[in-house]
Amino acid sequence: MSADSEDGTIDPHEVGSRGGDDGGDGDAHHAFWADEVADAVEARDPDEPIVIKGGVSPSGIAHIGNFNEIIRGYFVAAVLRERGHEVRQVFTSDDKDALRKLPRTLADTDGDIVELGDVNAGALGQNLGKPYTDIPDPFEDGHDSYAAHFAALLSADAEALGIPVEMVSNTELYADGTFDEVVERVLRNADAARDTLGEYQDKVDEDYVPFMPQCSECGMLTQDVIEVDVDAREVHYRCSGIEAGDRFMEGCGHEGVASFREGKLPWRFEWPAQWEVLGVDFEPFGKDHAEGSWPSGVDIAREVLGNDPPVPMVYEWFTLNGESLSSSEGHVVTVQEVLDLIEPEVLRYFFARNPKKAKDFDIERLDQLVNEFDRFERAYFGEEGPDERFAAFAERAYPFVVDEVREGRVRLPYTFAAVLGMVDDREFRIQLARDEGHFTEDTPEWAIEDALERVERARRWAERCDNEYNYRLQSELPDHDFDADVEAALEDLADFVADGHDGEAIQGEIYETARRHDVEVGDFFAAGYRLFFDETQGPRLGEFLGELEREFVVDRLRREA
RNA sequence: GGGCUUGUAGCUCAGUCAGGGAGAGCGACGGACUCUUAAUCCGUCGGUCGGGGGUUCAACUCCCUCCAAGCCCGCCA
Repeated sequence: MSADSEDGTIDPHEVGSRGGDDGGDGDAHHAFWADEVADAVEARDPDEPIVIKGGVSPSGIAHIGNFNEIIRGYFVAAVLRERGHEVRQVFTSDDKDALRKLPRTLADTDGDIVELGDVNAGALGQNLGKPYTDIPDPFEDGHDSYAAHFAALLSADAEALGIPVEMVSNTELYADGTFDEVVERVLRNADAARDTLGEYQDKVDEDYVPFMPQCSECGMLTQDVIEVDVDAREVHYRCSGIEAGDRFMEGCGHEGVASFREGKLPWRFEWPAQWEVLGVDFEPFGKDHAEGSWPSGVDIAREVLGNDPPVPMVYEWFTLNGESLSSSEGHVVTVQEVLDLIEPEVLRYFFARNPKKAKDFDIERLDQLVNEFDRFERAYFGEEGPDERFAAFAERAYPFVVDEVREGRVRLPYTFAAVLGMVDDREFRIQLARDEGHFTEDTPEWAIEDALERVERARRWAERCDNEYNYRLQSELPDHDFDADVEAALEDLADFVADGHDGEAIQGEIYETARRHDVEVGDFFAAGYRLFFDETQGPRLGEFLGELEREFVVDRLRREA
């Protein structure tokens, strides 16, 4: 069926579901959901440049979930550009919204998550009810406001992922007069505004005014409007306070007059107003907006503003380590943190998959995600098996996932990279990768450099998860307590290593030596892991020792250093 | 209570739009490599496609219903 229903309303659940409109090009079989969306956008015959928008309120943490808003739009923008369109991707920071409750966690300038108690929470608490752009940056790191701090983080994230996006401050759109005309139209059509929104919100009655002035004395937003003079573009108000969740924040009682630039539209009107002033053609949004905000926005755009809403797309939320993301509970991870663990293209791949399916982003099993990306890359280069659908998806989506399609890249398997991370020695890493056949004589230097970056990330992953790859070669001799026969066997093994043998030979000799001395093989390995890692288990020992400096290995086996 | 979305192997996911073979990777198990020790290779096991009903020659796929989770249905965004 078509995504357009009889009254012309587009079902946001349909767009991007591969069941959508085929755009009349006769090829409804798209391998990549962004092509489906692009079809729907082209079907509107939009003016150039095509505008794609996303946006969030800058509360709490700029986390990986917020990034849906940017990266889903990015894929559609990239597809449209490839089809020859000029595209602007904008992101609105809805920063004229009022701070309504204190977040429990924040992200500092480096993207690291900190507790509210680690910043000046008291100073922040005094700003409840004020727009984010009027609240000082709690980190005092040079940003103009709390909102600017937040926006800078998202902007840095977009840059880190190579996504060109124009950050737009909602407050700016009011301040520079961009919204003036549309605010005037909303207030002139206040009856229609009330009727339309009243179908969605019970609170809207005949006294409802679709504008929230900001108090010139205390800076709080208020909904207590006394009178509106549309011609003069003035709103008379009383600063009587504002509801915030289950609480009510008292205003200062001041009575004054606000211009259309000194206040804001309620969100339900503001969203359609943004569509109009920015000329938005496509906007993805989370499932939370699908049932309330979107249908009311469609009606407001048509009935109040007299405009068509953009092409919508609902994306399913993903979970983090199996549970919903939650800023208030601190169950979040930032893009910066994730990029410490995986390459940007792997994260982009995560978002390139079906937006309609609930996914899990599992930090503990990032190796699986990376493996899947590696398969995706091989599939693009025709090096994978006969899975035609996966191959078709890879062929279409891969160029949008990587910065540059480049042959000859080397991807070390993620867990192998974690093994290499056990030793902090570049030459060791390269040599071991060579021995395993990942690098050859023909591997160019740039490919080796790129591949080694994954080692650093896998190392941080092993440390963060403290998993079975979190071993570290011990520079000092660990405490140990071996039986006499184990010690004798270690002496033998030391002699063997001293004679000069490669890793494979050492691996075999470990077994032989254990047997000669009537030592359980398992016990002997355990002794080796104790000496080198201060653990009972570890990586494949012989090959590993074969790459270390021979003298060091011999001394350590003899427990001399 | 009503609406929307999601539910496929132990885990992560393809496949559902357009009905016909239940799949991949990882894990587990087994084996190979002069070698039980996480990086190589081969193989095996593993699913009543959330449950039930219906339509059909044929249903993971379409329809109905029930279950579970998330979101929306107050305000706000």
